[in-house]
Amino acid sequence: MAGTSYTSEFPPVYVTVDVVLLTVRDERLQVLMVERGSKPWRGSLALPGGFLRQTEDLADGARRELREETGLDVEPAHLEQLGTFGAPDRDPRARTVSVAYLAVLPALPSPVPGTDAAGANWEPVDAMLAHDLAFDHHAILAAGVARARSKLEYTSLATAFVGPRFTMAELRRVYEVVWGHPLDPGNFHRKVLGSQGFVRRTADERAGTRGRPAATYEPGDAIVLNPPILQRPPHVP
Amino acid sequence: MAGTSYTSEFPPVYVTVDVVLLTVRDERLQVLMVERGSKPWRGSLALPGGFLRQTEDLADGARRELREETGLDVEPAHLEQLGTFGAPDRDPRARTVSVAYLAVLPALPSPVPGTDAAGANWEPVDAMLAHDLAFDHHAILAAGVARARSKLEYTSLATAFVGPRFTMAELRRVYEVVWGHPLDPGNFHRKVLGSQGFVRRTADERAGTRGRPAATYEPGDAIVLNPPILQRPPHVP
DNA sequence: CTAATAGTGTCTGTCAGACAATATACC
DNA sequence: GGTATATTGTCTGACAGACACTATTAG
Repeated sequence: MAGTSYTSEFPPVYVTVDVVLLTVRDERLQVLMVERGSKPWRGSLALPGGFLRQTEDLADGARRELREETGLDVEPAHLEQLGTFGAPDRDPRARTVSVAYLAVLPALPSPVPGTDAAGANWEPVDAMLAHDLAFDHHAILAAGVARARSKLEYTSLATAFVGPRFTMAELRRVYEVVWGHPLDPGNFHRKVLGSQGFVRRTADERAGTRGRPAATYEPGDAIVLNPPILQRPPHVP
Repeated sequence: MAGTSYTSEFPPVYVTVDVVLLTVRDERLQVLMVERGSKPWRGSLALPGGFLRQTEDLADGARRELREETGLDVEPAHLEQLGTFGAPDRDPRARTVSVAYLAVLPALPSPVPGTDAAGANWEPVDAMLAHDLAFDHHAILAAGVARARSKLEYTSLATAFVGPRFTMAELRRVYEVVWGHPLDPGNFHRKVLGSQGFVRRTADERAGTRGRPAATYEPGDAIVLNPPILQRPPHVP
């Protein structure tokens, strides 16, 4: 950005925004996918996304695309930039650079997105990663899942997967599903409470289907966890 | 990216690439800055960068700008994407989106970059962060420094700051300078050797100016450190 | 009561930092 | 020898996982 002038020697590039929207549904990590209706990769599954508008911020573009393409009008509980993908041949039609965002939502009880507009649907992440996706969306999705896995360790991202009130078991299930292995309920409980500002206890309890009723919690003020909830190799003595 | 067509309703956006090139010189973390010669922010310091070419990959653009603007023709020891900055008003001339990269080099003995072309110079990071910079380069630099600080913990990034052969003290000084506080030499030594594949011992030794000669090491195969070299609050018993 | 889930307590191994001790160079 | 730096060793506290134990509900 130092001393270069704007001339036609720099042909413009199309900037798009794509969103990896993750949630935990049915004990599985799922991602919102849309089916492409037009030419390249017609019929393939793709991440929701589209062209950046001239005067909108990148994150606003991500939120707008999510709204437009999925009929989903909830603000994601978490939205962060994931990375920018700009291989010269990633779109056969023109040079495009895609700014990818990672978004997280709790599993919504009623409105399954995509019932209205385009064919947007929740799909299991594992299946999508074993699948051919449009453009370089396989790499973008893989980056999103990797980011979510590692951010569970050292940030309070997990609370974005659950509702405003949650039990320890619900929070633990987020970790188990995203990491793909079970956690010790007792140790998890102790670690979460020991992590400064991660969760705050509420007054109510919630009777599950069976067993002792669980205390409920709400997200605390912490964004970075201290100490972190580390994903460790199991202890082999 | 699902089902939208390319029309003029999507005005093009200029895509630039900016680079935060860090090194450790004179016991300080320094960053390569160029002085702007043209209109907006003329005379201000800016990160090296420029327009993305039509057919080049993003990382290639970062390497090219580094070469062109600094007369530096060494391949950076480390280059990774930092993030994309695209606030609608970040450049008063036109809508630009900048893909920022973080690059790391060892302190080069002889060729001070910028002696030839533009006025490129190493500047202490602390001074730059207390300084007004062109565009949103203050935020980009801050992101780069934060990324470097945290990546020292869990990746082998530190080896990119030192030469192909280094002593434990040299490696330790990288951590001390980037983190801004001293480390215990003995504990550091033990932790680095205990981190699988971080460094590999070489046959030679190196006699410093004073004291017992130090063993030299070269970078190992590990990219992610296991266990990590954690930056911890000091122990208060 | 039994089963199931929530939550607490305890044991033990690992590993961090603090710091002492030893090794080996230059002066 | 004296000093400076490198390297190794030791002690102790924090904390993780493993797992036993208690608490409280539904059926």
